Amino acid sequence: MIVGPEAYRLQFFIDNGFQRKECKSCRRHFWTLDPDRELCGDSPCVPFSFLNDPPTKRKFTIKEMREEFLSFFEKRGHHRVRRYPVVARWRDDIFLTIASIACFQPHVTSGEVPPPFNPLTISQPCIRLNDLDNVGKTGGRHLSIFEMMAHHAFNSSQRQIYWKEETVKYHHELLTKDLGVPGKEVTYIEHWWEGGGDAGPDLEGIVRGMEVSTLVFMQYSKVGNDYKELPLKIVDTGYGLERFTWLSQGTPTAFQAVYGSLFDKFTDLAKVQLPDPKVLSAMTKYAGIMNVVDEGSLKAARKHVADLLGTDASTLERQLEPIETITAILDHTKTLTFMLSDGIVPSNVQAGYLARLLVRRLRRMMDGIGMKVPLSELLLMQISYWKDQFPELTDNMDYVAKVADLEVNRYLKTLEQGRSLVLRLVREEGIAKAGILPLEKLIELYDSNGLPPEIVKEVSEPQGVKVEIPDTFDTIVADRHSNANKAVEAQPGESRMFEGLPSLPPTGLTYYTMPKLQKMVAGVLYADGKRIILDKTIFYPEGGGQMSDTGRLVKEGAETKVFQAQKHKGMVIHFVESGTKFKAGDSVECDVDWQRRMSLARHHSSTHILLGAARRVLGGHVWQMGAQKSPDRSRIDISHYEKVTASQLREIEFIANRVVSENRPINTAFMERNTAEQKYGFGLYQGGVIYGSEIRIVEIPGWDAEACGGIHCATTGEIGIIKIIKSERIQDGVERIEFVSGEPALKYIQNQESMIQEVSRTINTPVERFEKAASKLVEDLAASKKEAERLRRLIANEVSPSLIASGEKVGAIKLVSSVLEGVTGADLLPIASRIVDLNPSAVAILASKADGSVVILAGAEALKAGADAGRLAGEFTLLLNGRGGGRSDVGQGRVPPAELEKFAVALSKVKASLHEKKRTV
RNA sequence: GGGCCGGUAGAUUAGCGGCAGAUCACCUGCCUUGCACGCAGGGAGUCGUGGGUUCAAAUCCCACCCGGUCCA
Repeated sequence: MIVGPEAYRLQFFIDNGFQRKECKSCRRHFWTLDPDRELCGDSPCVPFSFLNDPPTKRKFTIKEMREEFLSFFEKRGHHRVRRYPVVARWRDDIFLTIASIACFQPHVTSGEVPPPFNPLTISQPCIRLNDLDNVGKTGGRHLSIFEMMAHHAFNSSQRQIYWKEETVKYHHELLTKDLGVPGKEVTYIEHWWEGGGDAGPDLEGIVRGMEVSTLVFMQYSKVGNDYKELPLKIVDTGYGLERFTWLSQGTPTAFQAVYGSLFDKFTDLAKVQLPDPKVLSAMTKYAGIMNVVDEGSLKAARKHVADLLGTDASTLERQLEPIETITAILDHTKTLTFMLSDGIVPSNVQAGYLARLLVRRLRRMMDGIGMKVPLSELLLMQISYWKDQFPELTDNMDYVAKVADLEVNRYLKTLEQGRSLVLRLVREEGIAKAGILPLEKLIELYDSNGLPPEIVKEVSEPQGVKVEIPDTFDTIVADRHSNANKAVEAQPGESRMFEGLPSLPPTGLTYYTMPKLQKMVAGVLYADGKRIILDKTIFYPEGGGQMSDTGRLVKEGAETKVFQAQKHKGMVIHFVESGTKFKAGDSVECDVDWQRRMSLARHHSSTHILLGAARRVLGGHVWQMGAQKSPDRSRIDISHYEKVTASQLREIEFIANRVVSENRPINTAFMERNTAEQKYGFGLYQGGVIYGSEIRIVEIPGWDAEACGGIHCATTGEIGIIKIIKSERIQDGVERIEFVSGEPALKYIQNQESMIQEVSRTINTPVERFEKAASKLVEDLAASKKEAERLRRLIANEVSPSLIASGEKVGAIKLVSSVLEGVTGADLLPIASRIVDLNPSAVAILASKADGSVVILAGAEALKAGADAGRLAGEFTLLLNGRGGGRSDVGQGRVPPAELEKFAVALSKVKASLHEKKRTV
């Protein structure tokens, strides 16, 4: 903290008779109208005291409360802004919108972009998933989704809106005049706020034990331990809609107030017995006192309440658990509904992973209280409950329901597989004998198979294998990963490319103003032999997934190749062949490789068209997750919950090409950011985060509009053709579509055609009969294999008896040997096998004259007599300049076929060693 | 973005350098006459794909494809 008490000494407090006091319990300073007040009024210093006794003039529903708030500030000069998505796609540092101010970070709060309205008021749904365990256990103090009502004012040196005085005045007026809370009941605690790199003093508004609002005065940015003044001083307020509503209703938990009729529907559906409201209120009240919410303090609170009610802790717990679970389900399903509606696709990465965790958590809780309905049903109930306040929820209703059940099924499948894995594991000899599952396995099951240790325990203990779950399990898993991460080294930055460049005025971007200009004369501002900066350029620098232009710079006969252009601090840097003699002041002609440029433009425009097509075919949850455009092939990554089928792909390709043939215009224009957002919505930000107050909009009317800095065709017809060549799932929930446009597309099709013709020639079949011919080929091959196998057995049966007859006795062993003609290695094994089957005391040594392969088998009796086929194979093949080996019953090897002349010689030597062995064994 | 695990008969899977096996399901027969019955026999396989190492690869190495999972 870098401010003193004066930061909070507002004229408003002094004029209205507030006193500054220090809380007897927590030592924090606060302002109050009540001269007798000794405590700050916040929990845990005082318990909730609004339950069954709301301090407001009347009860408000959540809808009424929101409207009350927004219109209050509207009447006081604030512009009402519609809510932002809960998925923070405009930011690269967080996945979810966690506060109303997050909507305006970083571009507005940094001063780069003016706010859409100033001042403004908003009620922003926010999602925070870091305290999931506490939801339901604290009566509603913790919610994973809540609405942050706010009024924001952005003060700059040019424009002062309002600051601390007005903020607190509004707050107090809202609470006392509008909602009717007695002034003495409201306290303001002095506090210091830091978050997201920003900081400032704040006042916390407290009523009857509950913090209902936080009034932050953002004015510093924190770099390390230093605070710097921000260019903007921002009023960042947060009023908890749910808490205000709860306060006005005084229900035993916040959930009755927030969910109204839905609360009853859920409890009915789960057949949850509601505890006595008095018990519930008592528990909520003391849950409010808990300073830190963890298992220990929860237990203590339960004990305390149990004593108060004259019962014991475990009875109380049994009473409370169902309601705690069902309220958590109520909360989580709303969160999931909003996340999915805003287009999150469950996945193993990023925001999608958060959705997946929620689904699994929900499923576990539903199992816990025996709720048998599909998850989708609960989500649809949420949608119908909220749709009059958030009509947009119905837009993606089908997607929400479908993907929720799909995700549940995936989870069940994972669990099922995990169960059988554990069962197999506990039957393993070592583990079964030890009677305990090694920690290593437990970690592996979780890390690789997603099996929570509790489930492993549940499955394996009935099998007589104990499982000990260390308290530090999570830490152990985390440590494993942190070790693995250390190996990754930071890549050296590419800033060397721009080393030593002067600071020059921004380059004129003629490629935007005159996109069809192929040649142009420009002035050299800087040149150093490998880099050239011009006053204006038609070379498009790499950006937005589009590769840079290439071409030439020409001066009076001298010329140099431009192999890359990059944008850096507003300047376009042309990277040229080294050793060029261009110098500042020169006039040069830019000559862009036009074929390449057009191909890039075609591919880029195709990307937009394909995205529009994918959204139409697959649904509104489809977002661009990445893209790359090169002159001869491009790709776009889109979010989708399952593998895109071949027929969907064809459909996408088909309607994309219809847009091409309709020859629609492709309009590009710079627009003021807020105007663009209002007109097109957040679908603009397909390509990711874009900075600046002015953004360039590329619009294909009636089809697609995106914020995009790339070079495009003038009309869709210029693309010619779009051909999808491949799709692959690069991650769970992300599908990559590769495609080609224009000339490369034609080349691709021609290539495919010639391949087909080639195959047609090879298998001597016209293309129309490919399908049948191919399956017949495969079938025939299988049949031939079987036939060969059958014949081998037949031959083996035929030749074995005579081979055995020709064998000679060596001690207890019958040595059967032969060099066979007209058979290969694969044929030898069945013959040898047959021999030892017929005569268990036989050792068969067979060789093929055709390929020099040698097979040696020892029968069961021969083995007992000490024969070792593998060793024999080694010795025997070595004698014939080959190699081989094997186990005692089977030996194989290969020798040069010519060496088989000496088969008999080698055999006699081996025979000797058979004798020796027999003696030594 | 980083890590880990897996892909073998229709299903579940064993084997982890040396003759591809088991269980369920399937087919045939017998026994029983029917509700996960018993017995005998049988069909079933591109060991994910492509390279490499090796006398020899389902098995080892490399690349790719497909699926699962954990972390940020």
